[in-house]
Amino acid sequence: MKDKILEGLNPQQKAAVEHLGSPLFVSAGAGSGKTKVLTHKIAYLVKEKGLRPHRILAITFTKKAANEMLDRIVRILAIKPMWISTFHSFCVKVLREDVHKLGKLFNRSFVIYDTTDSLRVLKDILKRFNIDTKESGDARDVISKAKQSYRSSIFDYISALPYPASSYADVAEAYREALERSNAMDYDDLIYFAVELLSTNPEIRAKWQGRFDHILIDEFQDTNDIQFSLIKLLAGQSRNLFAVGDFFQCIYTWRGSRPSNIERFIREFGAREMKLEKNYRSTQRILGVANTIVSKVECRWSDKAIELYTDNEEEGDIEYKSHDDAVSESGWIARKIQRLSQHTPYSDIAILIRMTFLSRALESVFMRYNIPYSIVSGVSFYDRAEIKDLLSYLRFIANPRDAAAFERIINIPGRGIGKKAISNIRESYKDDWLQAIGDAKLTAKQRHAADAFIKTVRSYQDSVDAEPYMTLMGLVSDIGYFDHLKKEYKEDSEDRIENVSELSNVLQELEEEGKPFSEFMEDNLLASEQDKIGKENSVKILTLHAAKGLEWPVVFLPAIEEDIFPSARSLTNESALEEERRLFYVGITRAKQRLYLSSADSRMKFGQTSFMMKSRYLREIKHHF
DNA sequence: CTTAGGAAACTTTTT
DNA sequence: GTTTCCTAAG
Repeated sequence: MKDKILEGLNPQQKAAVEHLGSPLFVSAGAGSGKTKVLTHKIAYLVKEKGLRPHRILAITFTKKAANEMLDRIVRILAIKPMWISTFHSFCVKVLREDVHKLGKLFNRSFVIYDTTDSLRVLKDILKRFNIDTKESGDARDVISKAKQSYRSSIFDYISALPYPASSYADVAEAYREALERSNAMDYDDLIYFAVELLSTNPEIRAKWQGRFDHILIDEFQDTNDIQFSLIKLLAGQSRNLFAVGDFFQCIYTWRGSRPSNIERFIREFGAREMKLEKNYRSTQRILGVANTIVSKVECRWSDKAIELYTDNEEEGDIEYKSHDDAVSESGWIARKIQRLSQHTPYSDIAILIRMTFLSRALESVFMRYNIPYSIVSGVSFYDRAEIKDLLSYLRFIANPRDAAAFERIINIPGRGIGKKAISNIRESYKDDWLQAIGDAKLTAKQRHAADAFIKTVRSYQDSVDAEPYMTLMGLVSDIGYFDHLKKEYKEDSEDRIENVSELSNVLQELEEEGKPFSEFMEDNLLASEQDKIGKENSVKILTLHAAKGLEWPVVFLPAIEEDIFPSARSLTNESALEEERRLFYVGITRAKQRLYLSSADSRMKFGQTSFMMKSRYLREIKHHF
């Protein structure tokens, strides 16, 4: 068995798998078999060292990575370890078990707010403070950054920031109260409260520390401060820590990632370092381009630079083509795909874009050429208005404290309950929105509509969790939702009704499996863009960020133009520009055999033609073509 | 007080 | 191309 686990690993990978007794950081270049090392390490610990699988904790960046790791381990071991999850979903597990020990209003059935939900709450608060709601995004960023740095008082932390950030301290406090009253947590809260729970409560900390013999962390370069704290709290005195990462694939500093956590990990845990430099993914020519880009990275980790090499003899294909405009660029891509499709499945092809709006030009051309495609980023199924409306209804029925859901649905379909009426309702709120609607001062007409709303919601309260499908069907007819769609959306109402029926199929399946509605909501909220990549035979269009950790035989990188890649916003800031370069590196290294780059001299932006300049990156790599 | 319709403003990247 | 903002009419 030992041979089977270590078989097929190169000496560097083997050393990383076999290393025991001290924390270890493995610096793993793109395509160097990082996931392989992680999975084989877990298999090795179980088979060779006799660790019990449920005592191993592995933390990944996306759910997709977690699932992939789980699949591979099941293939090697035929055992399913329990604790392979993302930072967020791990924290949800901690909180579902122990949140009541936090001494707050939260209970175990708390709901998770996505970005839209939390912005909705935040906008209300800004209005109350007489601040322009345009600032909701800024306020959210300040609050989010504050939570990520983990201070015991968010209010004090924000107050001490330089103006204008400091002006959001009261807003942050009101936001915190509002979410707690709604029994709701946003993405940052999940980690923040888990860390608070573990750091303030020694018994709970001891309990969780005692559960794991070994902790492994993937994509360490993209962890942030609070995630580092979480690892520290979970590790305790344990020396059995293992992390992998790559400075040059750090692409989330704008979201609080701290690549310096790698150095901190080595210093604070006394970790040893190893490198994986052999690439098993790409051809020599593709790696040549990647290495050129990396060699130009100017940063203080340049001593960590990894020069990737391969003994892959395949020629592969790389090409760059300049176009007059975005339409001819898309046409060129479409024709290339048509030719490739004679011997390559569509699902082996990906188009990686810097900004989501770039997908539109591609979409219209692909439709004309009959090329099956799917867009991974952008408006996903669960972001569609009609789906969010109905899920908010179900959420509200299940939890009448849910403020974001309440605000979304109270006037959908139109009940004549507008801004003024909602603010009246808010005034009579104690701990349940249904009671607030009942108590609020309303006009006779509004009262009539509001009472009907209350009656409908109450009639499903006992059935929503166990019978979400039946509830949805009843609800849609009770509130006349299809009529609402026909009235609001006219010509594309048919598509939207179709979406609702798709949702009902999903819920029907759920109901047949006997899975509760609350669990379904959680799975969808914590799913990443990557998780939505279907297995169907289609060309995938996705952002470079969403492509992290993935690979395809054929990769297109269109719109390699100044102001797009690197993006206009990064130009004023040296470290942002460095991140763009790393992102370009990530893009190139997704390709296994064929890499096609292109740019256009003009492109539609904001519905108007803009002239574009070729990206600086093209100059740097042009000797490769 | 609400709603409809047109004008203005806006798009990095997302767990 | 799309969301949100603003104003005037119901």
